[in-house]
Amino acid sequence: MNVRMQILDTDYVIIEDRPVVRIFGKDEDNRTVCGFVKGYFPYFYILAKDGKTSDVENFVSAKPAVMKQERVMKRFPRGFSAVPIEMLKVTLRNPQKVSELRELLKTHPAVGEIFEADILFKYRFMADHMVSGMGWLEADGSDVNTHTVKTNRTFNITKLGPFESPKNAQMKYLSVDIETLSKSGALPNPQEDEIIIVSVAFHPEHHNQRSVVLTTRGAETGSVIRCLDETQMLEKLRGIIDDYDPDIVTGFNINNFDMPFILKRMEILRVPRTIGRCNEKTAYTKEIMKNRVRSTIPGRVVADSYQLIKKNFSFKRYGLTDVSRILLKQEKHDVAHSEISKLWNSGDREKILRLIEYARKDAELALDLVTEKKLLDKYLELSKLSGVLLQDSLDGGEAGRVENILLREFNKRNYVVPCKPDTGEIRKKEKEKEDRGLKGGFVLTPKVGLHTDGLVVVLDFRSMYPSIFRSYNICPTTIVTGNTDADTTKTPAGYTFVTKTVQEGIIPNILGNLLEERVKTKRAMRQETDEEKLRVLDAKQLALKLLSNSFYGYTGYTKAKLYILDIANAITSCGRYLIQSVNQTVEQKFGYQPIYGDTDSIMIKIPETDLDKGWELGAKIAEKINGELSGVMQMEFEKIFKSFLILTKKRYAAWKFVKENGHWKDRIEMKGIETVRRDWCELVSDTMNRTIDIILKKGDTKEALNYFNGIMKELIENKIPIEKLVITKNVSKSPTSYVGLQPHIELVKKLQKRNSQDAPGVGDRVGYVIIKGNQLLSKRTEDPEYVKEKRLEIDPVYYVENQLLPPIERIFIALGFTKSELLGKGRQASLLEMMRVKPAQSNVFDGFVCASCSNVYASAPLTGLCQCGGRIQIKTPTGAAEKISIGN
DNA sequence: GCTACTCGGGG
DNA sequence: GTGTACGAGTAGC
Repeated sequence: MNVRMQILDTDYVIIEDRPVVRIFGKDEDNRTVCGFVKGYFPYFYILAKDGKTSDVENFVSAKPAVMKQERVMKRFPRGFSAVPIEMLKVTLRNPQKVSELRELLKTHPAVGEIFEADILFKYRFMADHMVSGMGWLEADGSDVNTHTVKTNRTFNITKLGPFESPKNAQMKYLSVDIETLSKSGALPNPQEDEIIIVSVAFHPEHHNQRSVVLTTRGAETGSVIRCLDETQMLEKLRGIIDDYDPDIVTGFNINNFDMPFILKRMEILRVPRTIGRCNEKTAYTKEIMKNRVRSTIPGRVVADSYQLIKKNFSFKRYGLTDVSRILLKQEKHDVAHSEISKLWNSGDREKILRLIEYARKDAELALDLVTEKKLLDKYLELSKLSGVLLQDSLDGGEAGRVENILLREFNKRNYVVPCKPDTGEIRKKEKEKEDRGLKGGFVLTPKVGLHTDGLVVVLDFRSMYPSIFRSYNICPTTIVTGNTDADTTKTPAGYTFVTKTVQEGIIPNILGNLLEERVKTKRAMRQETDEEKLRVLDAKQLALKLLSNSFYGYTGYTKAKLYILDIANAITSCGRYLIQSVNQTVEQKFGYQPIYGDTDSIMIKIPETDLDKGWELGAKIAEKINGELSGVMQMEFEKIFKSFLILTKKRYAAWKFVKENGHWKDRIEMKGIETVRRDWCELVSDTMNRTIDIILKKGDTKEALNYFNGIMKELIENKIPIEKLVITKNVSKSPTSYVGLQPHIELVKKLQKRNSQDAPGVGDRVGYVIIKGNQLLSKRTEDPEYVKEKRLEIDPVYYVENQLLPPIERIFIALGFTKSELLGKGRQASLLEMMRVKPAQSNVFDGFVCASCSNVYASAPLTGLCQCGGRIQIKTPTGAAEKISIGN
């Protein structure tokens, strides 16, 4: 019998003291399949110290877990060597015994080094059979009946190998969301708090339904299932999961909340936790480091939409409310969590229904995020390319993917791969890294300010670090540390590698393939019109780029199996050399000035204002440079800046122009200038964006200054909508346990006095504004709604000094303005006058000073107190400190 | 300017 | 499950 399937998950079980590998996946007809493979065993390699192989052999042969040992010729992975050396290959009966034997061997005096003794059994298996996570396999085998797994088909595999197919089996997604009540008032705890509602959403639909809600209260309807109690509800949940049989289980923050909560409740209520495709192995969650949980459901993939969004989008906040609004243009139902218990205990059908629909919507949103935003596409491609399972693509980092590729490619060439360093070794490597250092890219000192006289041509090295690997044949297997007769090349910084003709490096070879594949993929994209296929191709080229860029970082990562500082340093030093020689070429051959550049890019100012002519000139410069570059190094010319505002290294804004099929497209490009920050109110972002826009597009700094002064004026005249002034902060602990005065906490206390019911609690976000008054700043926080209602006045001084000024100042300073020019001294009503420091006198503001210890502050601490506990006063140039009273 | 510590999401 | 494992942002020197 012949089977083709796409691999979703793999694991192994021990049957009759022997491992059986299980491969879960879907076949070409979209049926779920599980294939079993017997007769495959774990193994690893030992390099004995000089001539002591037989000592190791004697030690190993006495171990009952050992099935077989043999002397083999393998190539050592670090440093160039022309020939393989003798190693001991040890095969064990049981994967679980490997780590034990490995640790034993580590302390044995005859053992030099151990290789490949920390590779997960499933990955050892997959590598040896050349199959990948989300890749297709083709297998011979025969059907078998078993009650151990739940898949449509089960069979014993006798032979298997990779199968090339661009298709993807259709995935079934299920998302879960639970509602709970908290007895303590803090976050619910599964030990004591029960689940009241479980909502589940499906994609595609399940029995013509998009979602169902399980509840222990309220009326049963078509898509609301009324349960007797929590136990029955969880049993039903298990039934629904089994019945729908999803490939992907998702939910919003499911890894850190819903999944562990559900599984704990199942355990307490003795509901079987076999919600995977195996009848024996249960789902479990494991805490990996503080606040990081990983969920495992055998045969399925858990994809947390919160984690995916956090990794792939840059937002100010990542709550389901904000994320759904931005990404889906959908609104979450509005139920404050303090309201949940009220609705639940109201005994009112309508109110309970509101809660039920709220829960339903949450599950649907979590699902829509994954399916509509296609969050899994990139990870699917990363799995296919690197070989790791989809689950590990989602949870794991770059190192795991790189290592999986390295294992396969090293083994292919008869090399062995080292084990991961243990904590002691990692510490040693960290120390080495600290002592010897890893220097990064070269950053050209910028010509600070606004550039509008002429165009700025921007050139980038194409895949700089991967290209350096290839151009200099840089690899752990080609680096030469001592003497050698072989042909070598020296990098500009003096690192030596054998030439490609002696032996091609493995990493350069991998990168060559990845980059070539990316070129092919991009080419295919240009011809593709089908949107679905285009999306897959785009995900693939993105994955290829991500992967090829991971190798440099990997070699400098102290926890890597192949951490080699010399290689990381060889790469960056080449990069610095190359970019600087390009700078020279530009200056010497063209007489133009590079005004800025970072690592792999340079920005050249040309005396030309016409875009088309600038484009021609840019192309000419690029051509000249590329003519002088060797190896596979190449620079790309893709964009022109019509204006360029650079504040410091790594902080700039530019009016970018790119030519897209004959037409110019423009955009503001910003690097390192944050316009959004969680502790800034919206007014700051708006003002910054507008200011930068005026500067770049009009080239008129005076107008920008006028604009800023206008905003200040509006602020003083109380004309700014209060929504734009709200600052939000988190209540991280009980308000009573804060030692100092915190503005947002003071507001919480106020709100508690007014209405203890609706006051924010621990974990809530509090939005506040600062109002005028004689009290300390932190006492002048107020609820925006209350301010509107009572028509209170906001404090303009605070907003200028603490919100607007710090970021805006940086921009104007770079343009050559002084702080007093900024504040409109000598023009209209100066801000300083508005402050009216008591007693009214012409007092120049010069910061703040502590009355006790004389510590000086640029802005007053919000607590109103110095670190030493002393009172803060206004500092004047005469040295006389006025008693603080900002904003009367 | 740097490094050390915190906190995110969820009810 | 042969698995030790985040990352931005902010406070604190």
